[in-house]
Amino acid sequence: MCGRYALALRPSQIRQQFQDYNIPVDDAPEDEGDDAPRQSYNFAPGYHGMVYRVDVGDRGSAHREVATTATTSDRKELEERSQDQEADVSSDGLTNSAIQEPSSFGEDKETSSNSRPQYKLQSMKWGLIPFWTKRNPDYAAVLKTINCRDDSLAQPGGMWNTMKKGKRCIVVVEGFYEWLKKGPKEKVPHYVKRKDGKLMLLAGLWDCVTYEDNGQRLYTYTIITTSSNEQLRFLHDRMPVVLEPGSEEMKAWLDPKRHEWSAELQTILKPYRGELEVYPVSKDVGKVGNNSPTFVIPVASKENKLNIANFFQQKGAAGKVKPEATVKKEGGDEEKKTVEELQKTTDDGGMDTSGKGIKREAESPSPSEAPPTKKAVTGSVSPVKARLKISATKNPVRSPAKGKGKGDGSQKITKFFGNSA
DNA sequence: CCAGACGTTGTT
DNA sequence: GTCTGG
DNA sequence: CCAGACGTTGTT
DNA sequence: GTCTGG
Repeated sequence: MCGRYALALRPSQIRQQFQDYNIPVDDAPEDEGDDAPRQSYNFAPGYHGMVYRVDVGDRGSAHREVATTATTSDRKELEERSQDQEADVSSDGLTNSAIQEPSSFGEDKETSSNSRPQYKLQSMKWGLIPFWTKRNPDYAAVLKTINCRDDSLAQPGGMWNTMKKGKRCIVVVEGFYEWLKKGPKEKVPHYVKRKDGKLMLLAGLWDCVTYEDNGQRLYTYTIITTSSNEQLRFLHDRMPVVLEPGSEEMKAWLDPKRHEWSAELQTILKPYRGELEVYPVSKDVGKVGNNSPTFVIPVASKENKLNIANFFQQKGAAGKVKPEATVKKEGGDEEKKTVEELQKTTDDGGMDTSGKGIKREAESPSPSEAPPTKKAVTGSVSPVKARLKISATKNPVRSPAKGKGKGDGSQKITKFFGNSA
């Protein structure tokens, strides 16, 4: 599946890639700033990553987003959906109205920028938290939503029900890691990326939650998994759903008009058919917090420390490293220390590629909120088991008559992406 | 009616 | 939020 | 996802 | 083993 990946590019670089693929980007985070995603060769759950999705814009003015072919029922549903917490955060008041600069991206040979949806890159936190969640959930609970199985979307109801209809997205990665189990103890990390070198665009879902005690919006996402393709079967039985940049499938996946789950959408969630590159990498990627461009470099076999040492020597940062220190020995302790030294040296020396990958998340939503961690308790009381749970609103509302029926809304839309199906 | 789950992977 | 179980 | 911690009493 | 942190 997908529990760790690489995303070292800056937002502006990602945006450029999208434009190279002829994929429109109407908005994106700044390279520096609070809403910038983390850049890391060792990107882990809980980090803020890069998500691409339709930008619904503010509520109430949904009309302007409706394509000319839209029916009145489409219009109605658009407005219904717009109450789902989806006000634009990126708008500091200026946004709305006329800011649609159609200039920046690819060929806007058409003046169609008024009739197509707006798309944006956005920083969100990995590990989906549904909008109805009341309090900051348990860490373990969040871990269980870093992925979403394709077959669980095929079933009606469930946790994903609202998101699969209206909050589909693309998760942008350069490649992902998978640990091959060679024994009960030994795991060898492998890196998986596209052979053609393009960004890997993963099918995902997103949501936005506001906890009771804190008015902040928190955007989160999950990555959809499916069966592995033939190429990855030796590694693992699951893999993320990889979409072709600019393809009709990608367009359909993001299409806001498709506001019901359908066989077509389900069909998109299939094992990747294209060519991948798969190879073992440094075991150091296993330790979260380590971050090095060497993590995406192939490693000869089990002895990967040597490659790392070579890399650092290239950078001129590891002059003091003795060659023999990198040789694998029985004393695991000693060699670990050596690697730490290596990496520490690099951090100080400033490796341009890692850049702000060292940046830490500023997670505290508000200074007033107590940390969710366990508190020290006096006396002989056993450790607190204050399990923070996701609790739903228990709300005495009668179930509204479901606005059911109606067509699939599979209207034809004006073209945006370069077609490459 | 209310209370509680709602999720994934991997290992057994 | 929606659905299930009691 | 993996790696790493997992504890107490008493004194300052 | 279970839980936390990244």
